[in-house]
This record gives sequence, structure tokens and C-alpha cells, in this order.
Amino acid sequence: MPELPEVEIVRRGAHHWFAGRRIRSVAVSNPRAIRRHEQGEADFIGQLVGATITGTQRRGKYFWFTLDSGDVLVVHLGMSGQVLVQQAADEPNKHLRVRLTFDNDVDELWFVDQRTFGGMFIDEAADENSLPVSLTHIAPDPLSAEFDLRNTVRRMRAKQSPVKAVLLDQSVVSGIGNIYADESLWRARLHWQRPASSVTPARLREVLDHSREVMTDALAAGGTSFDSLYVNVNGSSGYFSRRLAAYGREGEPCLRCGSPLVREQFANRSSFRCPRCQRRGKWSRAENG
DNA sequence: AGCTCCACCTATTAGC
DNA sequence: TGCTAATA
DNA sequence: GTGGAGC
Ligand SMILES: [Zn+2]
Repeated sequence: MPELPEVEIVRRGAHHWFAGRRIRSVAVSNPRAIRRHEQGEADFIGQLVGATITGTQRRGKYFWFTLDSGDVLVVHLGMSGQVLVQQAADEPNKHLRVRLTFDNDVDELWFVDQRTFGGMFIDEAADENSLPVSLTHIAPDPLSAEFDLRNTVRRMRAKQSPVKAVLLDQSVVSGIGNIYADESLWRARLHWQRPASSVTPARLREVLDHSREVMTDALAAGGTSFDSLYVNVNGSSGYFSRRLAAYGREGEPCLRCGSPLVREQFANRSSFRCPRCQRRGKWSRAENG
């Protein structure tokens, strides 16, 4: 599942290959991929053909190409999206949804997405940072310069929901998904179900600091890949999955205390935690200090 | 308004 | 093998 | 992973 580190890896690759290129053609093979472009397919194609990509930006799990038209092309990978650099002669891909060709006639951008939760759309820039209007409700992510730790802690404390739900709320803090939420909570020794309002500001600060650290480490490792669904623009996997301490480790020993990790259901996804290090009460803080 | 939960898809894997 | 359920 | 429906 692409979260901040995986999206950032893809953005960097996309920038390297496509910044400065002029779009020659656009083919949409599954209109669902551009469902968030409300003006429809013809408008989507019409706005892109002839436009030049001037750069790339990212906020949380969204990234976008800035265009010389002044608008931006927003990309979200959903659960299984890929942005690949392909050559025209490459073998067809069953899950190809959108295909862009460029003025050099060699390298193409293929948006490939098995589950079709991801997509692309054109939007206008809301400010001089080119933040798309449709993303103004997305909060800054912990790796961005605009991230305000104190303000984020204050907003988290106002929530009655489980602290994990708040970490996943992109309007409070962006970029964190199921994997890095569990990793951050494990590092902070916090039970995912604690109401955010019941957690002290100091501990909320800690869990946010841990999210920044774990996502920085994951970025350096090329992201987390469990299978071939998450890959960079060249189709390669990242190496962070082998360093996960919580996610996917049901029954395996906690790397701090050796207790077998447990798996619990949260909404309709899985949560992994250590039953000893991550207990509900405040006493879980004291041990293993 | 705040919060929870489910639909949106395709594919793979586990279990009967 | 072939179906359903669970999970990503 | 996200947006929207519903309590
Ligand atoms: Zn433990």
C-alpha cells in the first residue's frame, strides 16, 4: 500500500524522467482512473496534450505535476497504483489505465492500477506553492517544512476517536497509512485504541516524531513492498518490509520484549501490536523506558 | 459537527 | 477440482 | 486508501 515514503519515491522517479517534457498524446483505457476529473475524458486529454511538465510536488500521499498552463496534474496511487517509465515497444500491461507519450517519442508514462482506487485529475493551483484546490483539506505531512508539531498535537487532542484513526485522518496529519501507523504506535508504545483525547501531549508528540523517523527510514530503503504491487517508476521493489517491527508480524516476537504480537480488527483493516509494550493504561509507558 | 462504517475494484491465498 | 471467505 | 452515507 503506497503511503508517504512510497509516494515520494515515485514522485522523485517521475520528476527525473518527465520534468521538462512536453506531452504529445494521452490515452485513457479505463475512464474510472480519471473519475475525479469532473469535466470528463475529452477535457482531460485536451488540457494535457501540448502542455509541458515544469516540475513535481507532493503532500501526504498525493503528488502532482505542475504544468506550464498554470494547472496541475494530480496523481493518487490508491492501494495499487503505479507510475512507470515504459518504452513504446514494451509488452502490454493488463492494468494500464492512462498512458502519456512525450516529445522525445521514447519514454512513456504508464499509470497502471490493478484495483482502480487510484487516479489522476487536473486541478488548479490554490497558491504559489501550487497546492491543488482539491487538496486544501489535506494537512501537511510530518516530513514537510510546513508541518507544525504543536498545532497537530492540539488538533489530535481534540479527537475522541482511537489514536490510530486520528493518525490516519489526512486532514489532521497526512501521509500516514495502515503500515506506518502501526509502526509509529509500536515505537511509541501506544495502544492503537486509546482515545486521542486521553493521550498526553508529550506522548502524541512522541508518536508523531516516530512517524517522521520511520517514514524517513523507509524512504531511505526505497519504501515498503510486500509484493510486486508497490514498485518505483522502474518497476523495482523497496526493502523496508524486512525492517517492519509491527505490521504483518502476528505471532512473531516483539523486537523489544519477545511477546508474540497480536492482530486485531480496526474498521475493516488489520492492526498489529505488542500485548505487553502497547497496553491501554498509562503504566505501559513506564516499562522498557 | 463528529464519528463509524462501508462501497468502490481486482487478484491472490486459505480453507472446506 | 471448485467453491467461498478473507485479505491486500 | 478515500469519500460519502448515516447515526
Ligand atoms: Zn513488546
